[in-house]
Amino acid sequence: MEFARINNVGECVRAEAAAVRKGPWTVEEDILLMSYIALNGDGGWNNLARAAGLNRTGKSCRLRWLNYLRPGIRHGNFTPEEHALVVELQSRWGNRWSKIARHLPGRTDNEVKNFWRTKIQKKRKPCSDGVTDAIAAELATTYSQASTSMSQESCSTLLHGGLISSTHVDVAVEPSLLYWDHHQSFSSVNGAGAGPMTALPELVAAESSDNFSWAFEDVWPVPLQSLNFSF
DNA sequence: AAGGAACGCAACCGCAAGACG
DNA sequence: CCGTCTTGCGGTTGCGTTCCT
Repeated sequence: MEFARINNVGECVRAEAAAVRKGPWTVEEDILLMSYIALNGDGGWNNLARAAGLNRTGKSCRLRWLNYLRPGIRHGNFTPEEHALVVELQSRWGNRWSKIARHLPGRTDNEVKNFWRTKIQKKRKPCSDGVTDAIAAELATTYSQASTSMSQESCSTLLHGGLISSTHVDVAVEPSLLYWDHHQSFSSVNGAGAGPMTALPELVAAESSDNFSWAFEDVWPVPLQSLNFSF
């Protein structure tokens, strides 16, 4: 992709309409946004939208970048480990999606939120004492099929601690939580496959610093120079 | 095969908090 | 302080796809 062509696309987009575009992003818009950010970095989204030649709001550009185009974003099915972690952290923190997403490298708050609503929430229903709800059963099945470093017994403990209660929501959770090892997860982002889960004392430390984050280099899967772009 | 229902997900909206002049 | 702008978050919507009858 020649940068000159990108500029032409930008001109086309600019000329297209005075009104700010809404709705699904086109490939050309994605390329414009990615190219601009690769050269200039992100932030200052309103200016960025104008400077990149995108007829979009800064807000829209930010969302598109963070939820879809950003390097290291993982799409596709959630692993059993991620499934368990979402269930666990949601039961602990409630709908703090961005906070939960920070503990699932490569996943966005939007994706976690959608996953919860479509795969988990709708399957949960108020249950009487001692009755396993549908999601607990499903998760147990999922774990029985997965090769993880955790035991089935641990999984069962997690399920019962996090999902089964007389009130069905906001229950106390099993203290020996499962948690991603940050560094192993990062390596999986870079192509080494899903990292194992670990039973963590470290969760306490991780939880106490919600703002743990990773460097750009950690999640950018390929060096920029190796991309088939010529700027 | 057709069409209605259910599902999944990208994107939008509104609000709150923080930054800045 | 106060007003404005930007950013980030959670809730919601719209629409394409898949499933079911």
